[in-house]
Amino acid sequence: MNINMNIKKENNNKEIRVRFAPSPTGYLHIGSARTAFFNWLYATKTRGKFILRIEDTDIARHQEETINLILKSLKWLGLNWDEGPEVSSEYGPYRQSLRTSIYKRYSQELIQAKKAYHCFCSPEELKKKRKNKIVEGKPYKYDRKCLKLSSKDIKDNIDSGKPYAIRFLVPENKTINFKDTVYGNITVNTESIEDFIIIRSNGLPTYNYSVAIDDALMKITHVIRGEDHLSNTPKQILIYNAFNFNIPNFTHLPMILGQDGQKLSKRHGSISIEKYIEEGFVREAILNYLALLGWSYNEKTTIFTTSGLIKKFKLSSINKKPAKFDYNKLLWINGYYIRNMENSCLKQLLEKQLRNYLASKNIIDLENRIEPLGQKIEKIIPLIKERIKTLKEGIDLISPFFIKISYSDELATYFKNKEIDAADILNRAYKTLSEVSSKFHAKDIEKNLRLVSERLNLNFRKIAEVVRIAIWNSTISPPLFETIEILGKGLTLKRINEYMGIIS
RNA sequence: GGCCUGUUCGUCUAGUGGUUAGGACAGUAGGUUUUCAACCUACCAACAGGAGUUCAAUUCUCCUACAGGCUGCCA
Repeated sequence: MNINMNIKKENNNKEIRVRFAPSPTGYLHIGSARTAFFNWLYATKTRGKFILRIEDTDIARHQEETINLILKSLKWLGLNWDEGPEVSSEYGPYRQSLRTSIYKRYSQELIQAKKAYHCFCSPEELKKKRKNKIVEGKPYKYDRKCLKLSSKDIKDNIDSGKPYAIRFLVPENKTINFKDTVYGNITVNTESIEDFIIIRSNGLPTYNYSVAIDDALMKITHVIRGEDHLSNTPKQILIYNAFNFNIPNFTHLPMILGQDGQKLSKRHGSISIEKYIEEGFVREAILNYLALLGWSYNEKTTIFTTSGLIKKFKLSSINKKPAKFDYNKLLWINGYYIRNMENSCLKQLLEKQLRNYLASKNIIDLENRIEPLGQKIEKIIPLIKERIKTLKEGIDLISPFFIKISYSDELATYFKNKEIDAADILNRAYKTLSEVSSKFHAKDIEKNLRLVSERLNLNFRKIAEVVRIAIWNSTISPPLFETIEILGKGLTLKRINEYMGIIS
């Protein structure tokens, strides 16, 4: 016999309400960000409501500070919520720790209806029983010891102050059916579900219970969450049914795994959104990449603006296979966005990144004292826009414009065993560059430097190499002539002079 | 152990009962080039295995293998 399997059809007249429900045990990571994003996309697309709920019922693992971290990351991603912390509404509060009386009230109702019961078994006792079964190779299920207690026993126990949890009484041998948007029809027999605890002995609810109560009370119409919750769904449906709540639509998203196919964790490198912000990834690139993990539009398109995603996104085109996180592809997408970004926009981002960088390194004494940072960055952008994949890479590439250089040992001796007379080249470069008019245009700089190459009958490559190291303290730089122009005559000559001093 | 789920190039994916199985990232080679990129061209590379249904299966069914999830007074 089927338990009341009223899977709701999408109802067009009814407002769609989705939620993202993180537990504050850490920063917002890639996987949760994708879940949040898909919820947000669906809500935005359907002009529904995106609700944020904090599931902080585990006092042991809960970390208050991480709530703010999560909110901050969500805001940075632009995933603003219609209801939740900081945005109150009739369905609040949106922190489960503030809803304990609600959970308690509903659990009392269940007890009264004999759909739940007190359990006085101690965690230690249960642990022992479980262990024994596993050793025997048998499946473990709570033996319903406390279900057999008489009402007098229960009363006595409670009166004597014995701690108790509340267990849900799982109906016997019933089939639970539900349709998941991604995984299709799922059928589970209640025999494989034990009488799970809904209220802990500390009075706080457990996940499978509170999530069902809240989703129902908050009138959530579509539950979109990670695949790790697929096997929890039957338990939640049991709760819905016990109260005759409407069952929402379920969409489980395939997991995001690390490159080694294991669950994403710290050992896979940066997994928090915050880390990616630090590394200079841009909002739209991250969202674009996240969208591609478990979802696709067609065989050709990989680049989507956020507004394009809102138009094209469909729950039904989400696929089942867990996806491995590919840092390289994210990097490529980020580079793509940087290359195609408005210069003014890139300027703002780079300036912010640069200021953070300078502050973090405690650098006050800049090479560039006259020109405002922003103005200089504006000039630099065309030189680097096509050669960086992250903002951080950008800063690395252009820092010698701002920061005094001190030649590394490696570069100080770079030409020692090479057949080039670096000193001679620099001498000539110095001379010819000092002759360039005070306007110091890249074109003139190029002309004069090429002249050196001709005079010495040397490949221009060599000339460029020597000059580059002298002015940039690196074998890599933005295009040389323009770089020299922006650096300015004074600094260029000063650095060439300095480097000559070092190698001679 | 029990229950649930998944498996197309290295990675993300498209796709169909009959296709040279498509694209993107990465990789390789070449072009361009003052470095690094970007850009252009080409190349490499996949239907987990076995049975069944069928004229025909990567596509449908079953089994196996492998992987993941749940089985907590975690979420």
